Amino acid sequence: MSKLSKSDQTREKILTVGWNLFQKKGFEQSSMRDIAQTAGVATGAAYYYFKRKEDLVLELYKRVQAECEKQTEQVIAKTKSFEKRFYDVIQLNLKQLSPYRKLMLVLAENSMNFKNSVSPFSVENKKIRTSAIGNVNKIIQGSNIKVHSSLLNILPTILWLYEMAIVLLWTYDSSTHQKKTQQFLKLSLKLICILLKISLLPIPGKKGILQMVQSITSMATDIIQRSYKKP
Amino acid sequence: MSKLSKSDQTREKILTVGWNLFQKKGFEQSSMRDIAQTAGVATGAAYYYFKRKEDLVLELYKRVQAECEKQTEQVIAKTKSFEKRFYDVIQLNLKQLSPYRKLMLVLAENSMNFKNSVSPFSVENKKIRTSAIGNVNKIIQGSNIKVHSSLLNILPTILWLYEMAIVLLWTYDSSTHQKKTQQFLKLSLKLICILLKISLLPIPGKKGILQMVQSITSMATDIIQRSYKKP
DNA sequence: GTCTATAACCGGATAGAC
DNA sequence: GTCTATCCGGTTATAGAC
Repeated sequence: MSKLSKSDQTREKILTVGWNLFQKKGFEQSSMRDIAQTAGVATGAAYYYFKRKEDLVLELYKRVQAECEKQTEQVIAKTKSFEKRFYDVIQLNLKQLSPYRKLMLVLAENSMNFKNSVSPFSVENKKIRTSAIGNVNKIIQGSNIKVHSSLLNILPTILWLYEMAIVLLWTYDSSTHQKKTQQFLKLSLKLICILLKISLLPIPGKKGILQMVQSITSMATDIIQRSYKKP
Repeated sequence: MSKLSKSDQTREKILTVGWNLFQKKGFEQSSMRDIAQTAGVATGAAYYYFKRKEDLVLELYKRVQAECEKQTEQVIAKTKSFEKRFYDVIQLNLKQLSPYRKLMLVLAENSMNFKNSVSPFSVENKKIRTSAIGNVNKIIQGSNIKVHSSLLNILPTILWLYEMAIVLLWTYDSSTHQKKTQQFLKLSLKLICILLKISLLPIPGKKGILQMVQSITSMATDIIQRSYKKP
């Protein structure tokens, strides 16, 4: 059962060959002609399945993210501690991506180019993004987290942005097993949780800080939402 | 006096024509053939002066930054307040860049691609970077700033990274006169100054936070230093 | 309609003649 | 220093095969 159709077989062949070449020679250095030829099809065929070279990478990212979200359920079931949940989910994400860390550089390098479909913040990735933010929301729901009311709405977005920052940092991190990112993750996540707790206490200047957090979050979502295709 | 040589005239011609076209039609949409033809030279001639299309943008960025640093002296002379000094220097930077904000998008979009010469973090920009960090150091020297000793060495780098973040945010900011960035700048700079003051006080968890700041700064400089050319 | 193959287009970049 | 001719690779158009 679940034999792949000939079409799907070709598609998969192109994908795996592409990923392989990208990993081996780098993204820019692998031409579509190369990929098609190695996969035993014509250039046109490769373009029939994937409109742009970048879509080969995008497909990989999509699959990994889908797999990640499936496994989130189990992480949530284990504990009510928000810090533990979020930490485990981020680790899950990194683990799933780890075989392709070098390839993820393509996403990272183009991350700030929202017009480029391969950026995690592009329109093409909107679905993944919405889903990922929903995922963070699931982590929050039913956890022990308590925050200032003004943060409630934007919290999933903020935390997702933080998660993305960690993933991008990890992508560039050349220390063995990315231990520097691991260290930073532990320290920074703890700090975030402390700050969220503090957000409930009366503190001088609290208003200004909350205002700042809101303004930067709104700018970030603005910019991302505005992300448009190449003209 | 100071008549430009014929060679320099051609160079300048290509530059201005390029900048014009970029502003009018966008960077990707303006081909080198276009630029060369409009400037009245052959494609090869344009490439004789600028190895890559991106170098046309880079040259603009270099010139603006050089002009900025010249004017820093005057800002420093006006006050000893670190907050005021740094604020004014950032404003100076934004003002100088403002005629080319759209063009600066090319830098911003490629900022995370350190292999791309147009990224503010590329090897090609190392000189500008070192100089800019030195500039921040000048602002610190003789100001009223006081910070925890463990931050002293890395402070110029941290603050320069913050400055870059503001410039990049500003580049994307489509609110009128980039007032959203302006608002965020005021709030965040004030917060930074407060945090620097606090860094001198005994506070629970201070060690962890300082450690975190150091670890992320060292990662950032690592990654940037490692920035290499396209293979 | 689903897929494949070939040729062509476009633009960044280079080589080498003058 | 300037030009022409050329390469190279992403992408598209097109013509057909199944």
